[in-house]
Amino acid sequence: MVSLSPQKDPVTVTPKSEGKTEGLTEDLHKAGLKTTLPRLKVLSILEASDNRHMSAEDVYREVLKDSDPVGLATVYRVLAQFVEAGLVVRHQFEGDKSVFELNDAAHHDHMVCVKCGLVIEFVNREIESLQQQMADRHEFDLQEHSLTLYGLCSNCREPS
Amino acid sequence: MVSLSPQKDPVTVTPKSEGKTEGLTEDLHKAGLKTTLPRLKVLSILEASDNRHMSAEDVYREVLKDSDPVGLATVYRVLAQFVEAGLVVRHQFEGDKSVFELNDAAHHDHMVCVKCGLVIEFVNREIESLQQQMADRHEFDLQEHSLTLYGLCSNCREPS
DNA sequence: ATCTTAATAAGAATGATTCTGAATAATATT
DNA sequence: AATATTATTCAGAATCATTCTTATTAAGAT
Repeated sequence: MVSLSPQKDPVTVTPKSEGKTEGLTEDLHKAGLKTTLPRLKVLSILEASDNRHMSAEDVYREVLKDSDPVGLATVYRVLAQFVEAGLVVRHQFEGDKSVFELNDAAHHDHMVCVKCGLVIEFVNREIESLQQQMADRHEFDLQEHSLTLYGLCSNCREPS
Repeated sequence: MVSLSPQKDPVTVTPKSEGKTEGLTEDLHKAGLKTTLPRLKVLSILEASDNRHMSAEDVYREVLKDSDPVGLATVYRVLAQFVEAGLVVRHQFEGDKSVFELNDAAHHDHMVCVKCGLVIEFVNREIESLQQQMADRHEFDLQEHSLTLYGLCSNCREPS
């Protein structure tokens, strides 16, 4: 029988998120999820990323830097739980793997640079209203939508 | 040594496409693709599909009804060639597998019923123009876009 | 501190799609 | 019409992202 005494402080998560754990725990509780180390780690990684759109692989790579990493399958499961709980939004850009971002912000759409992968977020109230109009016209009960523009960002477009 | 004499008329493709093969061959040539049986079969299935949005699996199921079916891998490859040649457009709706449709029609966006899978096509010049505006505002060289509305079609929404 | 139940780990399994190498068919050439 | 040249297909293995399975472990309640 292998008996492990859990010597680690259950509040210490990753080196980069010192002090913020309280808020994270609260976020999890609000979402109806128990506080567990894997969840805290994934959530803090998402909060710490200014990239904002991370694939499961991306999150996994980050979590691997941890002294006690979390498995890829767990990352997938935790991300799915977060999406289910409304903490996180999942996007699937053209043929790419799924990416995840925190649901802090208001709804927005995306512009994706096909060269460098840069993601720009934007909101346009007018487009949203036109979408609703189109739905109404077809007696369609609109629940959500996905609008993504593909092209070249200002850095990647030819400086002609 | 198994020797097969190709007794079939290279113009006969599927039972359901009699007479249209001439046009199909022409379409292929215009697209810069040689005329082959697998290509004719896949193309005629797409044409016969009433403008539906078919997955590779769907096309494969159809082609299996043929006396001399084409392999799934070939269906995938042929579809990819068609997309490459601009004959066909590929869509990837929320978490679903890719679907393909002929590129006959003008550009349009989609409404997808999350219950029955019905796909409604629509065009809205105003939305497109607003998209271009958003791109311009971010100095983004807009190449293409994808707009999909998710919800319940008129048949599936609660008849309150 | 212990109990009950939910959550995790690890790897196997899955499903969609692509790749590989040998075989075959399509056009060009004779 | 027969043959050469080259593109295309076949069949199955391989791959990629993602999900599932089951034994093990940890969380929150008593």
